[in-house]
Amino acid sequence: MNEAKIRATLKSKGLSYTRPRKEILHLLMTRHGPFSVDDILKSIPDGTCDQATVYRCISQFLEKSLIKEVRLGEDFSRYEFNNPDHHHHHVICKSCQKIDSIDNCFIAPFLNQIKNLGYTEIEHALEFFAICPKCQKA
Amino acid sequence: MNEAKIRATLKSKGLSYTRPRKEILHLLMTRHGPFSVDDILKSIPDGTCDQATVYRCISQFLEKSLIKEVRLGEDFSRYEFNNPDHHHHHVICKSCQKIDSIDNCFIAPFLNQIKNLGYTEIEHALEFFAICPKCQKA
DNA sequence: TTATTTATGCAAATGACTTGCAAAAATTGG
DNA sequence: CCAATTTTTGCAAGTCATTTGCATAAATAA
Ligand SMILES: [Mn+2]
Ligand SMILES: [Mn+2]
Ligand SMILES: [Zn+2]
Ligand SMILES: [Zn+2]
Repeated sequence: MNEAKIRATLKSKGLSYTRPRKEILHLLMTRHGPFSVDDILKSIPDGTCDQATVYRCISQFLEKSLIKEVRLGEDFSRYEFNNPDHHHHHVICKSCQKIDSIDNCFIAPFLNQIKNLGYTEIEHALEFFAICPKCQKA
Repeated sequence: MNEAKIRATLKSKGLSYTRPRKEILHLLMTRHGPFSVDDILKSIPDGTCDQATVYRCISQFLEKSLIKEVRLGEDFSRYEFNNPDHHHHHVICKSCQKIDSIDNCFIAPFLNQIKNLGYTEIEHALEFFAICPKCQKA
């Protein structure tokens, strides 16, 4: 992921190119999330970014739909890059907290039902909680 | 919902019958949720129950699986009575926050996929966010 | 470059939720 | 029922993720 790509992504959303935005978006565009604010802070060199700035960048990225919020039953939020071509869900291990992706979404039957109730602009949040193979042996 | 039923429910989980537990469980067993801690506090006469007590009762009810936690993208949790014969999900209106129930669950195809990955004890959280018919007109 | 707008860092505030502790209520064993 | 013991409650203070005010720094416009 080069600087030009990140710069272009920010520009396409009308956001100026600043060091914190570059660092945060770089993490989210190059590594597999979802990441907590703490993950993000620790990933930035020299700790040279304030947590207030991270929260403010996240809000802006969410408003612009650059990222999605993911809640996994923890007492904090996680965030991941929003790739419209890669709608997916997550399983988190109830024992070791390892997160896996579920790439197929079989939500259509629900959508039909909800559309029939007259709802529009339907979005969904779906997460799974289970015991992973490694934790079953231990 | 009579006192005897509530008393029996608490007893079946090894919980003693106290005024706060009675009041909170009564609300959860008789009215359609999910309820926030604030909803619960306001529903109790005379405001005669401390929020710390409500949180402690909720923790115990969750441990005993008497209730389920529901997260609807708000900055607080909601809770509803756990009726194993009535597994269901919710739609919350993104505009007026009205909550509707979705009584059919079509989650099986996901479960197959997750089982194939070696996971066991699989649980799921699924919520929908949409615009309700009333808000579409307004 | 200089002026103007926008973003950042720091510290303090917010708000949901938790915890310590003494008093009140519930349970236990006569 | 009572007196002793255990559990629960109310209140106040604490915790922790997230937000906000404000002065400075960085980015953009002229
Ligand atoms: Mn993901
Ligand atoms: Mn419900
Ligand atoms: Zn989906
Ligand atoms: Zn379901």
